[in-house]
Amino acid sequence: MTSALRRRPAQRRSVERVERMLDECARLLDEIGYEALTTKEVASRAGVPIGTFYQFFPDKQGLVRALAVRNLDAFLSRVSERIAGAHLEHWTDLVDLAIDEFVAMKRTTPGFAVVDFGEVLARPGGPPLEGTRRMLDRAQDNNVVVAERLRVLAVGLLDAPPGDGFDRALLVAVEAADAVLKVAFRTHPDGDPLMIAECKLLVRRYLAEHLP
Amino acid sequence: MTSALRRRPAQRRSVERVERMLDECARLLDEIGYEALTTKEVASRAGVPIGTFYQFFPDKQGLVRALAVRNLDAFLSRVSERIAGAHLEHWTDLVDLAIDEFVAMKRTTPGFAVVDFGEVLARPGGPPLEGTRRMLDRAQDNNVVVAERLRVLAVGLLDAPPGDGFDRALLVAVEAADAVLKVAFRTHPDGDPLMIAECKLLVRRYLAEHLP
DNA sequence: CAAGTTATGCGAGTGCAGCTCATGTTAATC
DNA sequence: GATTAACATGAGCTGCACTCGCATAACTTG
Repeated sequence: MTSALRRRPAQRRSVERVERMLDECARLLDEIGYEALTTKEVASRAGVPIGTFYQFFPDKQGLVRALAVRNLDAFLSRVSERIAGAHLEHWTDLVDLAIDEFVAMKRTTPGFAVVDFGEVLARPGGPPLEGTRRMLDRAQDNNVVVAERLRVLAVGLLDAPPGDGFDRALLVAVEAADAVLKVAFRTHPDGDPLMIAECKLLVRRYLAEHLP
Repeated sequence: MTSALRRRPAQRRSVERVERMLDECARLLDEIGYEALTTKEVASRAGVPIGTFYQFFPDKQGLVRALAVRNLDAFLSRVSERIAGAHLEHWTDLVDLAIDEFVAMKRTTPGFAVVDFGEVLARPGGPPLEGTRRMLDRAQDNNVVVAERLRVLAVGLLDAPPGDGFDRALLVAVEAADAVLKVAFRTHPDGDPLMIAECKLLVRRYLAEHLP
């Protein structure tokens, strides 16, 4: 995975600065959205001069991409924790678990509602966005990466038939779930419960074709 | 529906100009994508001064929104024609028909691969886009409008139980299908046939819960 | 048809955001 | 302490979306 950073922060202060910039980026995304977010504002809020901003981030996208990477790592480690904690009766429990964690982060993690894993969410009525499909990995679409890492996570737990068919099915499920959850959160700030339920139903019904 | 146009072209020349601008917009979208598209370039290619461009379109978004509206109208009238021509045995035939027409337009209609009904497609590796969720109707998400108009089209043909439940199901189906088809066309220029097949399966499996 | 009135056409210019780069400053090495 | 390398900085450059005041054309009226 190509790093989203131009230069890796070596000293303590630099590491803190990069973290602060990501935090401020997340807050600003919640406040004003991606389009209105300016690199100058992120830098100034983090107490970092604009020139230094560009020492670490190649451009505005790189900033958001770095945030997306942080979000995906946080999501996967939270899902892992949940899996360790709960005991899964059926593969459908895993689907519910992942969707529930995603919903939880949408509600609580700053900036997650806007960027999650890189698909920058458009502001209703706002101007258009581009190039957010390959935030996590410049060589592959976001959800391909997400699906792959979920597959690795799940492969030991459920006796899925390995192969292209299942990989494709997982990708389809991730894409579809992502789309429906976006609607759920556009309609309702905490995510329309009916839509979240439909999302789970959609994924279960579909994956039932590929899993026992 | 709020018009995407600032001023409705009255005279013949103006109508032609607006059409030309939309055509050039579509071509440029295919060539360089939304982000790189400049209003100056659209205007100059259409042989229209930039000031006149802004007489008709409120902004860059308005231009693309107008194209999205044109696309949706074209899509729906083509679907209507197909329905009139074919005879539908089962509601699943209607699903296939709509998806097939969508795929056909993705392949042939200029600009459709990028904007379809307003969800501007990101260029892989390109910069982000925002605010394309409400292109068709400023008050509602694109796919709500698409779902609604598809519902009107379908309601006479299949004995669907009218009500919020079915409306929501249709919206979920449209969102999910849209997302999966986007993947299909990102992977493969003409749309990965396996993905298109999976899309049909996804929608059928899900809607089977709500239809006989 | 001429004068007046409204609508439309026009492009140089403005503001602003992303991003750069020459110069100043600190740390590392000898 | 001197030399060199790495890092920090913000004024300024570039390029795009969009405006605004004047020019031109099209209607209306006496």
